Amino acid sequence: MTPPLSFDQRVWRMVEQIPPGRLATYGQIAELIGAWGCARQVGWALRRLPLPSSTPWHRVVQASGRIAMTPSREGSDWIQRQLLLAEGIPVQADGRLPLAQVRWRPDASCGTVPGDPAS
DNA sequence: TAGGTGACGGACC
DNA sequence: CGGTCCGCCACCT
Repeated sequence: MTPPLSFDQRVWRMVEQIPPGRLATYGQIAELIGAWGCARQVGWALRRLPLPSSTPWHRVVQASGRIAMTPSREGSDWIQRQLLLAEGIPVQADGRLPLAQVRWRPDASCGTVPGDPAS
């Protein structure tokens, strides 16, 4: 039997599914692992992620389309900004992201679709 | 043990 | 579009 995954592990596993150049929100991740309304807990799970990490934690942003900027992150927010820029995701001076254009859709993983706005 | 805090989000103004 | 408030719930005094 497979041992039950902890909340943190479920979050990290889901985040690893986000393809390069795409973004997901904290609330979206929470919903995908069956923890509707627990967006804050997703934030804590990513906070506990040891850095550097192969998990693309930088692809998780706020539903408002911004990078969560707070002194308590001690710079990881600025690292996130740089990693996103390196992936080709434009980050405006005010921190705004084109979330609507690069939003990750878990169900869109069945190959390329003609007319896909992300292609 | 109780109360404040926060890598959120949505409602309201 | 931005500022505030409140519900949410694990963490940390």
